Amino acid sequence: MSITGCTDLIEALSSASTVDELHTVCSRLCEDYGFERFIYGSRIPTSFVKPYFIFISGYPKAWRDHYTERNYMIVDPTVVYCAENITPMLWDRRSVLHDPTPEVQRFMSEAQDFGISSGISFPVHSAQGDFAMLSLASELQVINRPMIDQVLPVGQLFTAYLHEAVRRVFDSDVLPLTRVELTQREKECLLWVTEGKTNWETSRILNISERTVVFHLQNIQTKLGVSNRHQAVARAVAQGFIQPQFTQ
Amino acid sequence: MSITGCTDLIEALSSASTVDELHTVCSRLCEDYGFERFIYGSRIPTSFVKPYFIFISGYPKAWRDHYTERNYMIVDPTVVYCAENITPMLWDRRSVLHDPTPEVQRFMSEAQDFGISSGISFPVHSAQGDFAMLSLASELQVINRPMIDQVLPVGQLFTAYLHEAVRRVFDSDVLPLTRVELTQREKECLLWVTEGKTNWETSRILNISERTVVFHLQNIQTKLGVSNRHQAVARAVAQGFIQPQFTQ
DNA sequence: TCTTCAACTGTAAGATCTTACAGTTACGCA
DNA sequence: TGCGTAACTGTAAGATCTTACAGTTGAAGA
Repeated sequence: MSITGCTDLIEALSSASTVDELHTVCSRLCEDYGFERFIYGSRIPTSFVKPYFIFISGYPKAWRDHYTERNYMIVDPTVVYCAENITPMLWDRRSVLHDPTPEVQRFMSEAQDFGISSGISFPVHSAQGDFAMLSLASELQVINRPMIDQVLPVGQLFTAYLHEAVRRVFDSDVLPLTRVELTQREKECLLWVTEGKTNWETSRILNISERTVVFHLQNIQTKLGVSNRHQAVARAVAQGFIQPQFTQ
Repeated sequence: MSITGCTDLIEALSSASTVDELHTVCSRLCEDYGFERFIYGSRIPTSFVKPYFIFISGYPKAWRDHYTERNYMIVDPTVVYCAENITPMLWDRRSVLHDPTPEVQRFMSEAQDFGISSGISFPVHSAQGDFAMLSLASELQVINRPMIDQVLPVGQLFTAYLHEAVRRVFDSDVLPLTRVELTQREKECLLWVTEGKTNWETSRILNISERTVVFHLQNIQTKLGVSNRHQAVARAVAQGFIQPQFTQ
């Protein structure tokens, strides 16, 4: 597969409108670059305690069920790595086991029983707080280096487009929660809350009455459907409604 | 440049320990893929009102100075795009001008006067709230499609490694602010705050006294150096100290 | 054994937020 | 002219947070 071979894969992602189509494109990526299995997963910060998860699985169903049942997401070293990092992770039993927690050891061993022995995982983090990752897996005991060098750049790009496509496909269905419009003034008020200012301090900064600051923050709470200011701050920051400023 | 040609660039990033070395590697990327100029920029969420910026510029100094003086970051369409998106942006005067704000029009025109006419920009967002981007620019009026197809996958991967390297190089110097260790219990308390729970509610959930909840949240405020709970929530969420849970 | 540290607890005054009441003003658009 | 909407304002009771005081307990490591 040449470097330009990914262009049509990405176009296929952009034109996909169903999960099945996305699944097909991921399968094609696998074939093109010599992997047997893939799995895509993402976590949308609709809540901190119970976020929204999306999976597109090309893994054996039995393994997926086992994984879910045991809540392996908090053990899986690829998830742990990708949740914190921005560059791909190469993994096989040996390379992961330099940090051999018994649980991780067991996890890797069980995965291998399902034909998932080595592979590469690509993390993506979005400005809207989404965390997504794509893993490509192989039955080979040890990672095949030339294979990796081929897929490394393509996979990173592909995963970004894949997640973008997933958001597009799923947004209309299930995620109106993450599509809230805050007015300019509302964002300004919330911004100063994140800087630790009180209502009164914010009112002096924006040159409005303290009551008006409260008014805007009340509207934000209603829009976001949250019960107090702390939750509003957490949601707004996590979902990127307010971002650090660009004024130096 | 073949697809595997990026491996040594990435290795060079990983072993770099100074800004100059990083600058050199970026210049090599430019040469290898047929661009004349590059600029890397990142925004670290040390604060929402005054975040920390890092730049590695291969742009003409006169243009950089002009850009900074006019505070063009909030006008620059590549910055606006990359701050919100995860996939690369192709740009030239024509493609940007389908949305011709007078300010943007002026901006693009001025950039062209400095030999920056078209190019590609790669966004990166990290779990720690960093926003980074790398732009590769060309004097060509219109984007050269084959050139783009070559650099697209490599650029996305390169930018991730570049930002990782930048964090490594800069962390020891200037960013102890973003390296705070919260204990397990502290994170738990803060997690429930982000869910809108009061001290009393959190105390019932964690089965500890209300006073202890306050105690942990006080310690968090001290550690993060913030003045109240709202700011603590904003900082902790923005910098990824607390993340949405992985329990489904 | 001594030290350190995470985790834990109580009381109370004062600051701040939350929510309820009830409005006005300015602008764009049909 | 009427409608919708962003932005704005005042008062006040009660809930909640913040900060000050002053501690205990248990586990790990020097």
